[in-house]
Amino acid sequence: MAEYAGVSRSVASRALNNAPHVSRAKREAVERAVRHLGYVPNSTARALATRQTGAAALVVSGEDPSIFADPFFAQVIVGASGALEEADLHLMLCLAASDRGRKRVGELLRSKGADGVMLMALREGDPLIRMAEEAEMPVVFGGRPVGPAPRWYVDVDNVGGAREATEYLVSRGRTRVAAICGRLDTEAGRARYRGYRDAMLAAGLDPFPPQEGDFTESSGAAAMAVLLAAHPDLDGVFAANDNMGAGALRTLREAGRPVPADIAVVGFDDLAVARIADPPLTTVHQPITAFGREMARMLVALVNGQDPTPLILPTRLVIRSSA
Amino acid sequence: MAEYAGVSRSVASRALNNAPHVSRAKREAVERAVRHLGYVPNSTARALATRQTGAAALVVSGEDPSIFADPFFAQVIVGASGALEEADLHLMLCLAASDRGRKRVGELLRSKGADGVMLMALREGDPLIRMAEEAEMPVVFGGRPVGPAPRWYVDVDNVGGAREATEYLVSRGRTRVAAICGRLDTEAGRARYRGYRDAMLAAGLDPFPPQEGDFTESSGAAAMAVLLAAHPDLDGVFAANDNMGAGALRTLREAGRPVPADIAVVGFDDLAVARIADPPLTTVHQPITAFGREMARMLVALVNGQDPTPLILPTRLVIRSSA
DNA sequence: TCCAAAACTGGAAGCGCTCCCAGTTCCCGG
DNA sequence: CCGGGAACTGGGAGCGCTTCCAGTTTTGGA
Repeated sequence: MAEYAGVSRSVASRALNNAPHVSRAKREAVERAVRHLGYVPNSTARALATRQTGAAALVVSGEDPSIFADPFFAQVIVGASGALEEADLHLMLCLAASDRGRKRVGELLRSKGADGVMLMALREGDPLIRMAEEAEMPVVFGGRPVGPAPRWYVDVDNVGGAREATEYLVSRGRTRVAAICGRLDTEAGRARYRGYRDAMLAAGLDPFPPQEGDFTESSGAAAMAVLLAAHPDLDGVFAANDNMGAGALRTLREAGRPVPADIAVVGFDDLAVARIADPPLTTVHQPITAFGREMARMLVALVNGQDPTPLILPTRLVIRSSA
Repeated sequence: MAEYAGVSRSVASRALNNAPHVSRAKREAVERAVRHLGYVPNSTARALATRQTGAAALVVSGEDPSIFADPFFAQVIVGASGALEEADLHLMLCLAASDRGRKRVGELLRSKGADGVMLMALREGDPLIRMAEEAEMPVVFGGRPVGPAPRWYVDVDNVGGAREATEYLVSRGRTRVAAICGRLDTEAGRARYRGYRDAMLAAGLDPFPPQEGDFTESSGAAAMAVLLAAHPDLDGVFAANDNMGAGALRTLREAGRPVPADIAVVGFDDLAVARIADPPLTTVHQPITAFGREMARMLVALVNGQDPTPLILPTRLVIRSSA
């Protein structure tokens, strides 16, 4: 390429990266050569020389890859992908479900296979947490893990959202409100239960003990069945996400308990399923795409040597007909 | 590292890649050094030397990134990710929505930024099709594009599935069956309409002209409204995917037309929405995770210098209560 | 016309790894 | 005890790009 343009490789390199110290003439010669030869610099070689891979990884943890089927992640990815595109970084996606998968993430971190990493869906004691700490690479957490908050993260106001949902239920006259909560080994699961609990206490009502699900529709249905059997006089349910809310709705329908007349239900997430559910689910909206976008932006800032501050995104109650 | 172990870099390299020509003693020395130093080879340097990046890209085309929010892709990714993990390849995800995005994919292809590429959701005349042809890199198509079939692809038996769905409707005594079809600038959209048409013709019934949607729930609802206005006597609808089927269901519910008593509906995909819909949607199941897996496996074969044959995955009718 | 400063140029040294190949060591049968 | 082949070893040349730096050319003011 350089020889075709009649310049040295140095000049060619500078011209390609439009760096200074290249005369207009040579710059054009290089440009012409590039066009003529269809030359595209080899990204690996460039990565080796610059010590930058030009890629950021998004890792989704979980003991089962199917966790990723939750449409939540798709939206996060849309946001993250957009922000990375702006910074001209590629997105590597790691579904760290198996031990093998986690090991590969560890190697990615240590072999400098990416310029930075976004970590999501960590459970308590997840080995990725330590790996992240040891990594010599920017790491931003999507959602705080259980335990001490990491240096950089983006999260959603889970406590506030859950509180608002519960307050709404209470404000509509519901007094026997149970909580179908998410996995309690995740911070989101715990925080949403806390929000529920706070609101109940503040209203002078007795919070129910956590009825744990795992964020899936079927677990929500099962949890609802348990609650119904134990407390036939329930008049409200706060589900820690929409999938479980939809499951609860299904159980209630099968049990012949009209919603919201008999029992009101509110979910969390505001995914498509909330709109499609029957009746449409009142739910706590969280800005999922923005979540992904901010996570990526924070990572980009870190990669560029800045020191961004953690971010907590607001939620907002969306009222439909289930409550 | 090599010097710590007291061997040459050649020997260290061979030991790390457990290649032959390394004595047991040195192999152990290297192993010890690795453990002691926590050494992990730099993946970029390795990539440069071996001319293999260790990554495969999955690109999802579309004019709008929100197409990716379709849970279909999440399942594809789960499958592909698993298969790539087996081959020890990383997954790069490219949402080629904007021109910028497409340009980046082009550069990825030409700069050897990946060992191979999987292409999905191509529309007629999509610039990525030509880019793929020109790429000096293995490319497998997920779903054939409109036009001549590419050399390597994985697809689903769209025609057969649509035919089966329509035949089922007909077999239940429905005679005025319309089709809400997907975008006709995609091969899946066309093929599913063809399958519907074939079945109608074979049954001696008049196929309806295509009522085009864009695979979204709202487009399905809109299409259903149009159909209902034009043909109040409809007694069956084949929707080219579940999202549109769910939309149709919504319109029918709002119009007070009982399903399936009055009008039967069948969808295509068998996503979660089909199960959650009210009534649950009879639909054509396609093995989406397998789709992703096979696509990735085909790519891996290609990367390894083999010459796999295109694959068409079977579909299967899942009968629920909407038809 | 002359000179210093500014602008440009290209040789060469990496980046961290793989792999060819010539040289060395080891092991055996003869 | 020797020769030959198998097994091992490490020097060195890349992989394709960036970047430092010493050297060369331009520029413009005196």
